[in-house]
Amino acid sequence: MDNLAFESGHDHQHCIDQALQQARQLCRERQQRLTPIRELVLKLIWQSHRPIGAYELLPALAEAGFNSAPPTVYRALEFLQEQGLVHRIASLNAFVGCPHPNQAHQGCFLICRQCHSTSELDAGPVHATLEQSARAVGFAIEHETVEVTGLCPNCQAGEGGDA
Amino acid sequence: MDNLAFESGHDHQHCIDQALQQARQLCRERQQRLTPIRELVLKLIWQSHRPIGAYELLPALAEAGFNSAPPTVYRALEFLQEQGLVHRIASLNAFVGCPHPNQAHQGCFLICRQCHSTSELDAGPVHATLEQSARAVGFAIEHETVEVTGLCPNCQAGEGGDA
DNA sequence: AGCAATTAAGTTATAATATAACAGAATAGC
DNA sequence: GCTATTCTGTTATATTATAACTTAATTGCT
Repeated sequence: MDNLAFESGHDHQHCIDQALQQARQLCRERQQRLTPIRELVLKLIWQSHRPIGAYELLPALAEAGFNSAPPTVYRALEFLQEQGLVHRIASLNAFVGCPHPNQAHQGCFLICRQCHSTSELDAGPVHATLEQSARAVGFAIEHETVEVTGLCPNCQAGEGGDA
Repeated sequence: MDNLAFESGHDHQHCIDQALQQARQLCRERQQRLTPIRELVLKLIWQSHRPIGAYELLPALAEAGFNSAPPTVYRALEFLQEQGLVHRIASLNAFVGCPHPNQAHQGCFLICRQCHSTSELDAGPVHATLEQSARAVGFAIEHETVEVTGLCPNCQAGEGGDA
């Protein structure tokens, strides 16, 4: 588990299934209601191989027979974010599933500008660095947005090869 | 110079004047046209003590006798960003002046959730950390969005003191 | 200075993202 | 079963950003 999105050979269906399983369990433990809409939105986000926008989710919601007005999806997204099940990528106005929602944490994302694969890294090292810089000026960190764009290994290979 | 926004006693008018001076010089050197609209937008951004949204700039443009439709301000912002004179804060959809536009760099921002003061730190340490994490997974960094929210020293003092 | 080419600004329209506010339905806890 | 709470449906609208085309200004050339 915890594969990086751009690692080839990763069984994405397995990721999805596992993420949903874990979400159900977490919500059970926390006595939170993972309603059909919320679960569907989470599934759709995981099914996307890249961060997905709120409005891109609406058609699938409609197909599944739900109301598909914006508030529906935003409310589901809000819940999922509160539970740490998805992260919002501010630089893309889009959402990704969180691979380890059990522990509270901030994300640190590597986003490929070409294939849009997005991987969440351990934010620990960056956090430590930020914490040190912030302390030096007396700033108390509460939240960190760390979003890195560039080229994933696969797309680097492609760039030089076939242009 | 290069004061942090939340440091008390900093002469903001001086910041503004200096930023404009530097912008004029840079554009001259680069043979870029810092037109009246562009300069005004830059000035307005610097005059704001916090990141300011594009639409917040429009009234002042109108007052100054310019067209004040969105494209006007977005075009000015685009130019200023290209020249490194302002940064966009993705997590706020807002813009801040860059205190050292002469060298190309990515920003690393500390944003106070209470007074909204925003300071740009040296992104070097965070960059080094990110670079190391990215290299470990073969990712080639091109751009970094690092935006930290929390409480500046002044507002920390206020929190406990007078509630 | 006069002219063509380029760049910037004006203008209208609309796309994309997100939320407010209230009504109705479902669920949980008693 | 009843009531309080939470969730969803629905309509409307706010906020942020860009497309596309027109007009004006500036630059560079001769």
